[in-house]
Formats: sequence, structure tokens, C-alpha cells
Amino acid sequence: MQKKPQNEILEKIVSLAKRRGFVFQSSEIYGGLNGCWDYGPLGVELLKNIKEEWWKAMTFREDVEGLDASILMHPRVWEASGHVDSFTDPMIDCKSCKARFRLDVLGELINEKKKHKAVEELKLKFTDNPGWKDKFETVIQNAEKINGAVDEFSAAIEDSELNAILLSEVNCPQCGNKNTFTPARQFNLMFKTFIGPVEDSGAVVYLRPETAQGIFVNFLNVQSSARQKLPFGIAQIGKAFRNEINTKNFLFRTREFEQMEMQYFVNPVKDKEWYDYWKSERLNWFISLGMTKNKLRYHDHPVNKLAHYAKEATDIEYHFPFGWGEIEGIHNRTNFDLSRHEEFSGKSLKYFDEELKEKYIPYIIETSAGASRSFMAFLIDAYYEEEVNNEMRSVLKFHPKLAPIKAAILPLVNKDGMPEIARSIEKELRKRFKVFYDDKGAIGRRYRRMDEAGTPFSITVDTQTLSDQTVTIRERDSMNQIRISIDKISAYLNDIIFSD
RNA sequence: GCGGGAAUAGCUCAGCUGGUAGAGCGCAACCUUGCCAAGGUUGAUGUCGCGGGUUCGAGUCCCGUUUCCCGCUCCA
Repeated sequence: MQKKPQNEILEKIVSLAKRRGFVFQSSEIYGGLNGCWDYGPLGVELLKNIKEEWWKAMTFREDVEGLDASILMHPRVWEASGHVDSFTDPMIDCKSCKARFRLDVLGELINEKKKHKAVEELKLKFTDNPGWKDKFETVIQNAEKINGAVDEFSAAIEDSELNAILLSEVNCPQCGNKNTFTPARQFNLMFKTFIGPVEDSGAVVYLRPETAQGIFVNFLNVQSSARQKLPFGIAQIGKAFRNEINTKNFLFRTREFEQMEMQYFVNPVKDKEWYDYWKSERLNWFISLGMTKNKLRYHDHPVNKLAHYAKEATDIEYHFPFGWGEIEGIHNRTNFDLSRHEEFSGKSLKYFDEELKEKYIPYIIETSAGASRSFMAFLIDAYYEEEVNNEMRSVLKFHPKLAPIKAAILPLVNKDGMPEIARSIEKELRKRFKVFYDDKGAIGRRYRRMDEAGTPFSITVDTQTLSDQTVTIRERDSMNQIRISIDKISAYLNDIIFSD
């Protein structure tokens, strides 16, 4: 992969996104906010259409119910889910070789002698800093309580004050240099905030790092109120927040993003069957909306790399200009989540299976798509530069269902009553479609403007319209035109856009 | 978080060794029009990313900072 073309493509997309009103940088007039983006007039339509198609595909069926859970949830939810523990690993970097280490595993990379020596160095400093001695003893006691074994180094290195001395005494496991570590930094990937005006620890809540937990905790509410039997699913679209260490690649890694998740509850013995079903179903969804087939692939997670909750996992990846990137994950989450919520809430989340006459905690097959990532993939995938009559044409070949604007209405020239007819067509079409009226400049220029916005149809009122009430409809990708009578436009568009 | 590059009009970019900002495209108005961005006339727009410093004078030199891109790292 060469660097330059990649840059060019992504930068072209970013520039087009801004120029045409798909995506703007957040708080741009203040210099921007790292990794945050706003959706402009065309962007919000595209995003909304993606979500709408997803919603139809996932919930317009008997066995899936919708849900919109609150972003703020009880803090215990995130203890049960494992996010509180696993989102808070302190990290350090070696300034010399740029290696990064999790503080809690650094001890494993250093030999015992060195660790012992570092601890002794620390103890020597106690005379100057009496407070450290108390701290040290407390840390050791806590470590003893938790796992019995006392590795003084590993216990002390978790303390934000004591570890500074330890880190200055040990060499980097990778490059061997001494005194090259940055101070330990806490990477808490959950955004923390407070309920109510008092900012004390009892009031801490988190912005959800995934929408899934809102589904899990509502499992029985939805199941009983909708009178569902297993297998069935719960679908939800919503924002999630992760305080990522660094953002990257335009919309790909951002701190605020939107998920389209569906959690499917199944009998544990049927998990494989349903996992395979959703795996294929979800890939086909992207293809059905026009995404290039050979730019999509599965990336199956090897068993040893699976997340703590997963039994089987695959990513649907899109080939972005910067490489393959995940746009959706399909996971077999087993009964991990519901079991944990049972444990932490003390409420039973078991399901009574009428057929089998037994009670069990369902397994969950998760399909978790990134709305923002899908947006970016659909946008990039639709972008083409073509040569037409020795001129460059840039065009967004969105599937008509996703196109922000469905049709443009254009009077060929601004006279002879053409604008009036065009306006009346516009008024009629607006009842059903997002349309756009444009009478500025030459007709060719207007077509090209619509190409760049991804509008699939351009309806032109011309001289012939005046005598026989027909218009031309120009199709974006082929640039072919057909002639159709005015009263048939609406049905024609509807058939093409919403047919399967 | 580290390293590298970049930031000048809506977009793409020019602006030399410091001397009070330019082009093309786009945009707006009017005229013209007869189906694929190239007709005419007129017009608007920038505290040159932000903050300091050096200087008589900074888009230009120095320091800091923010944002974007690339590479590491991270991605529970």
C-alpha cells in the first residue's frame, strides 16, 4: 500500500464531505474538537437513511422488537459488564523506543532481581517521605487481601505516587534503557459524569460505552411485554461514548459514535445456528444497499483473541482507503452478560422454555454495527471519478434508498412557464420524497451538481413538457434519460427507490 | 500518548532572502439560454488555525498550543 493515494482519497472525501455538507468538524470556529464531527444537511439525511434501512431490516420482522434505552444507566451496570475494571488500565510509554505497557503487566516483563532492587530503592526514600511508607503498607495489605500472594513491586506500581520511583529504577523491557518511562496515565475509556449538582463519588454515572447493556437489562421487560418466545431479538440505535486514547481516520475512530445493535436471545444449544444465520444476514444487508461486494469481508477472531464474554466472533470489514476496518461485529456473547446482571442485580434473568419445560439463561448473539462507520463506508464506496467527454465527473453512486436527495427538479430554462411547471412538480413530490429544486446555471452544470450530491434522479421540464405534460428523468449513474408523463413521476420514483 | 507532515477565501492552492494578501474553481445578483460542470456583466468573502516572542514592520523567523493526515501504540 502506498501512502500518497490513500491520503488523497481520504482527503478528497473529507473535502467533499465538507464542501457538500455531509460532515463538518465539530466546533470548527473554535479550532475544532479532537475526533468529533457534525453531520450537515446531506450527511444527516444519509445517516438517517442508513439507520432507517437498518431499522426496517432488523425490526420489520416477527422475532425482533425495538428499544430505545437511556444513555445514562445505573453505575452497577458497568461493574457487571466488566467495563469498570477493564476500562481503567494505567499505561506507560517508553520515551526511547516508543513501546507502550500496561502498568499491571509490567511486573511480568521484568526479572525478580530488578524488581526487588527497585522496591529497595523505594524503601530508602521513606525516610524523606514518611507518607510513602504508610501508603506502601496500605497497598501491600490490600494486595494481600485480594490475592494473598505479595509481589511488592506489582502492588506498589499500581499506586500513582509510589510508581514514579519504581519506574525510574527499572529498564524498559523492550529497549533496555533506564529512566525513559513517561508517568503512568490512567486510560479510563468510559466518560464519567455526575447525576445531580453535587460532584461526589456517590453521584458518578457513565455515558454508556455501548448500547448493548441497555438491551440486556431490559431483556425480561421486552420479552414479557411483547409476549415474545425464544428465539427473539431486541434492536436499538443510539449514541455510545468511549474516551479513546486517540481518534483516527475521520469518522472511523471517534469518541462519540452511533451504534445499531441487535441482541438475539437463543437457547444455548442453538447458538451456532443463529450465529451463522446473523453472520450471513448482516453481510448481505450491506451488499443489498449497494456496497461493493469485494470490498467487504469477514474477519473471524481467533479463539485466543476473543473478548472475555465471547465464544465466537467475527467482524464485517470494509476496505477503506487506509485498509480493512470493522464496520460491524457479530459475537456469540454466551450467557455472560445476563449471568453477570443476575449476579450484580440479584434478579433472576432466566427464561422458562415452555417447550423444553426448563429454565435457563439464554445465550446472546450480538450484531453490532457502527452507524457512523457504515456512513463512512457507504460514502467512500459511493465515490467515483469518471471521465465523461474529456471532463472529470465526480459522482456519489448511493443506492437510491440511501441517497440524501431522491430527485432534483430542473426547469431546462427559466422562461416559457417552465419554472412554474417545475415548481408544481416539486410541490407534489415533496409530499413523499426529499427533493431539490434548482434553476441556477446551465443544465449540465446542474446535473453534475446532483451527481456530486448523489441524487439518483433529475427531472427536467423542457419545451416538450409545455405541449404534452411529459418530463425527462435522467438517471445519475448511466446518465440516460427517459420521458415520462408528469402524473406518473411519483409512482415511478417510488417503484425504483423502494423496490427490492 | 510518542514520532513525522500539514494548516492562507466555501474548495484546491500560490505567496522567494520579513515590507499593510493573490489565482482557479465555487458562491450570489442580473442578462443570455434549448440536455451533461468551460456564455456575458457585476459582486461578496480572509483579524493567513490560535496565543505569545523577536523586529520599525511577521502569512513569512522563534516558542507554545489546537486541529487534521500518516506511522507506532491502543481498540475492554
